[in-house]
Amino acid sequence: MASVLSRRLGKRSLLGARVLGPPGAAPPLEPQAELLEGAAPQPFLASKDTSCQEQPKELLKAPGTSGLQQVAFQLGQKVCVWYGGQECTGLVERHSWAEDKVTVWLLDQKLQICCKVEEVWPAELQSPIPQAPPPEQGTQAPAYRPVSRNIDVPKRKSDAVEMDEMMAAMVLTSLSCSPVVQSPPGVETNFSASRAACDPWKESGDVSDSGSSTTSGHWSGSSGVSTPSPPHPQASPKYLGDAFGSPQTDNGFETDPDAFLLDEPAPRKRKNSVKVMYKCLWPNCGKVLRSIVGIKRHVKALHLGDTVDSDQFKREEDFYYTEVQMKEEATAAGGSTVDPAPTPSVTSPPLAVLPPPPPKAQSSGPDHPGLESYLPSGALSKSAPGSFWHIQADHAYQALPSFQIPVSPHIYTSISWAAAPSTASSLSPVRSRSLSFSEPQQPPPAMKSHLIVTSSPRAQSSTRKARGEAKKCRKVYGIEHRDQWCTACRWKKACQRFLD
DNA sequence: GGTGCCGGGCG
DNA sequence: CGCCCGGCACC
Repeated sequence: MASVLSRRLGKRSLLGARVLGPPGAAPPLEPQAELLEGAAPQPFLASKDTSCQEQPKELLKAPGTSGLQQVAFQLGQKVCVWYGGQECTGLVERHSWAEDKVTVWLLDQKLQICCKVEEVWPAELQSPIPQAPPPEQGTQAPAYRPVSRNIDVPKRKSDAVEMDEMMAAMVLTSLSCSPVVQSPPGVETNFSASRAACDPWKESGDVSDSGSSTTSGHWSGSSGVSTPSPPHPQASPKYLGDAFGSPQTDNGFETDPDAFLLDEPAPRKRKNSVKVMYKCLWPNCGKVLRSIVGIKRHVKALHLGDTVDSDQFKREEDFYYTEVQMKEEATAAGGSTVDPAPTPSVTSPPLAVLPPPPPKAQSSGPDHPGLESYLPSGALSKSAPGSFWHIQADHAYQALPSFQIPVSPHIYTSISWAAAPSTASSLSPVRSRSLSFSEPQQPPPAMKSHLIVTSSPRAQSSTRKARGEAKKCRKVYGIEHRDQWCTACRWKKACQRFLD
C-alpha cells in the first residue's frame, strides 16, 4: 500500500518540481540532473547559460575564480577588447564572474563577442592589461582573436572546456539568430531588421529559457537542451548553440574527442553502428556531408561566402554544422565516401527539432548508441526520481491518465514506445519527450526491459486487465463502508489503493 | 454468486 | 471531468 501511495504522490510532486524548477534561480533539480548525466561535473552547463544570459547571479557567485585583475565591468561600460586583430571599443553587455567572461558589444563591428576578462580593459586605459594574453598575436597581421581563440572547434581536452565556453557563448550571443548579427536584448538599437528576422525562434527560445515551461514542464535543469518542440522548421544556429553547449557535448569531448577531430570520420565503427555525419545548419540548407572538412568548406563557400578576410565570419563555419549520428545501414546505401547529401529522410526532421547532441561520438554504447545516449541523457535524466514516492491515495485514479503510472504491463506497453523506437532512427526518440516520457525510467532496469518487450504476454486478456489478487477496497472495507473505498473502486474502476 | 474493472452514459 | 453503473470476465 505504501508503495502505491507513494508512487502516486511522487508523480505529483515530480510535476511540481519540474514546473517550479526552471524559473527559480537555482533549482535543486539542477545538481540532480547533472548527476544523472553521469558525466563529470559540468561547469559548462551552468556557465554557458549564465555567463552570457544573465549576470546578476553570477555576480553573487564566487568572485575569485581566476585571480587576475578582477575588474568589475559594468553594464554599458565602455571598454576595449582585442578582436579581429585590432583593438576595438565596445560596451559591456554583461560580466560573468564565474566564467571570467565579459560579453562586449562591439560598436564598430556591431556585434557581440564574449571573451575573457583579461582581454578586456576599460576604455580609459589605452592598453591591455600587461600580463594578459593578448598582444602576442594581436599585434601581428591577421590574427583574429588573441590566443586560444584561434583553435578550431575540434579540440583536445586541454582546451576543450575553455573553447566550449567560448564557442557556446559566442554562438548564443552573436550568432544566435542569423548568420549576420544579432542585436542583444538590451541594446535594441537600430538593428530591428535582423532582430525581426530572428524573432520567431527567439521567442520560443526565450520562453524556454525563462523556464516558464508553458507546455509540459519537462524542463531540463539548466542546460539549454530544453527542446520545447520549437516550431522552427529547420535548424537554426540556436540549436547549434545548444548543441555545443549541451552537457552531452561536453561528454562527447571527454569520451571521444577523436571522432570529432577526424577529418574523415568514416572510421566505420561496427556495422550497423551509428555513423557520424555533418549536417549544415544553415537555414534552408541542411546539407549533410560525411567529412568535417567537407562541411566546413560547404559552409564557408556557400554560406559564409568564403570571405576569408572578414574577421567576423572567420571560422564561423564551425557553428553552422553539427554532427549527426546516422545509422550505418542508412548511409551505407549511398555508399562510398564523400559528399552526396545522403538520406536526410531519417535525420533531418528530428534533427531540426533536436538539440543536436552533436560533437559526441557514441563510443560507449556499441549497440544502439543513438538511443542509449540520446534518450537518457537528454530528456529522461532530467526527471526527479527522488520525489517519486508519495501521492495521495484516493485520487490516484484521476491522476492516472495524465501521469501514466507504471502500474501494469498495459500501461507500460502503452508507454514503451518511448523507449522502444530504438533502431528506427537513432535520433527520433527525442521527439516527444513529454511529461510522461520520463516515467518509464523509474522502474528498475529489470522492469524496464520487461516494459519494452511486453505487450503480448497477457495475450488472452488482450483488452482486459488481469484481475489482481491483492485485496481491494471492497474486500477490505466491505461494501458497507463504501465511502472508504478508493475513488476508483467506488466507481468500479481499477482499484488504485491496493494495486498488485 | 462475488468480485474487479472496462466501457460508456449522465450531468 | 466527476460520478455512476451495466455488463463482462475472472474467481
